[in-house]
Formats: sequence, C-alpha cells, structure tokens
Amino acid sequence: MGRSPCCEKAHTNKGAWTKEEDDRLIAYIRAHGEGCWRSLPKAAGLLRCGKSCRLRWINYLRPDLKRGNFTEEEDELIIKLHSLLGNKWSLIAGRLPGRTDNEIKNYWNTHIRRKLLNRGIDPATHRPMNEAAAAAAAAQVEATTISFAAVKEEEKSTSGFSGKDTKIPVQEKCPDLNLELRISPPSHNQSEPMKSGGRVTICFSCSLGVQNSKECSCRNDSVGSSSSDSSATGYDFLGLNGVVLDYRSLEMK
DNA sequence: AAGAGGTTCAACCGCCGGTAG
DNA sequence: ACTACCGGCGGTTGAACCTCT
Repeated sequence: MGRSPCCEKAHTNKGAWTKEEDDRLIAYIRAHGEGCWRSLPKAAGLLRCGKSCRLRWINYLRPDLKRGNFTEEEDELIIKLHSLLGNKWSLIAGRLPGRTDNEIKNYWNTHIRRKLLNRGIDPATHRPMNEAAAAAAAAQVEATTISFAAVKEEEKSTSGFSGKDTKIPVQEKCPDLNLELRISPPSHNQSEPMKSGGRVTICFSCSLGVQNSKECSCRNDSVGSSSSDSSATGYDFLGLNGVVLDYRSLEMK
C-alpha cells in the first residue's frame, strides 16, 4: 500500500529518552490523557515520533507498571501462557498486571528461554528436547503434515510460533500436544478450578504439553485423541471464567 | 586495571488489522 | 469498494552494563 511514515522523521529525536522528555510526556498525558499519538508529540512539545511516545509511555512511564524482578509465580505463568499462546506477548502481558509485552518478551528471551533449555525443554514447543527433535525428523519424512517442531525447523528461528507467520497445524503431528489450544469454562468435575491467588490447577507437565508424564497430576485424557476431549475437560485457565478462548480465533484477530 | 565477550533491555522498525472518509 | 491513516504488535538492534580472564 505504501504507507507514509508515521511522522516527519527529519525533525525527531531518536534513541534514549531524557528526563525532560519523560517529564513533558508524563505531564501532557496527565493533563490530556492518552489521545492521538500522532499529534501528541507536537502538542506536548516533544521532538519525537508519536509511536516513540506511545512506546515510552506504555513500556516505561505508565504509573501502573510493576517494574522490578519477575517472581517465580510470574515465571511459571509466563511459561504456561507461552505454551498456549506462543509469542503473543501482548496477550500474555494482558494476564500479568503491571507487566508490558516488551518486558515479557525481553524476559522470555533472556531468562526463561535459558531456564527451559536447562530443564531440557524446547522453549518453542514446550516439549522435551529429544522428543521435539524426533518429531521434527518425522515431520520431514511426512511432509503433508505440519508440526510446531517442523515449523521451527523450517524457519530456523527461535520464534517458530511467531504470531504473524504462524500456520495453524492442519493435522496434529504430535498427538500429545493439544494444538487446538482451547480454553473452556470449568466443567462439573472441576468445581474448584482456581486456587487462591489465581493459580491454575493444571499440572505443570500438562501445561507444557507433556501430558503423559509421570508428573502429570491432572490426568487430562486428550492424548492421542481429539481436542474435544480436552475442551470437555475444560480448564478454567487463568481466571477466564465463562469464556471460551479458542486460539484459532485469536489468530484471526 | 583493562580489554574481550556476554547479557540485558529500552527503543526502533516494519508490518498488519481496523476504520474513517 | 477503495484508499490512507492510525494504533498496535512482534522481531530486531545496539548501547549500556556486567562478568570473566
């Protein structure tokens, strides 16, 4: 389509924000609220691109930001959310109050990825490394089906499950990995799906797609069968009570 | 002490979807 | 229906900082 740039770049500052610029931006947004980002820089007397202002506000200046180190609970929550949503950082951030998508993305790339690798888990597929490798090899033989592992291999990228380019698998290559990713309201036999503090009850191994493992404590029977089994099981995932979150719809957003 | 190499994270870039005209 | 614009997103970059030798 050939879009014009979001602002006149010739007269905009780039790089790190100064204290004065921060103060101006904060003062303007306090007075006028988050409005039109395109016109904000001029109105606020900032020599910045509107996008840059938005990013600075959202990622750094917003008063409700938590800052500081991630807790162990947040770590596990991010891992669980990533196993379901992939690199949908904004969706993940939406479930972590006070955290930004950028912050989570950085944290994932610098800490959690390594953490999972140390556990022997492929951060892209959330499956044990050797198992993921085997699945990838099998996928190369059987080119008519697509698996996450295969996608990752082809793209040779660390973000094999990236949002824009993600292809919804046409057929499950890894039967124990529920690619439908449907999050459903709790069923009767999970009358108390949430523990205090919003912690989910699905076991960690299941959340990573290792549903046959000995560690599995929730005994989800979706292994090797249709996803309707898992949707019938009905996790109340992260407090999404009464909401059926179908990843395919997220993809179509 | 200093330089090399590694890590972190704020910021930028380019693309996409939604929407107003 | 089409075009242009805007906000938002995810991937990437690079400066600052840290650790090791």
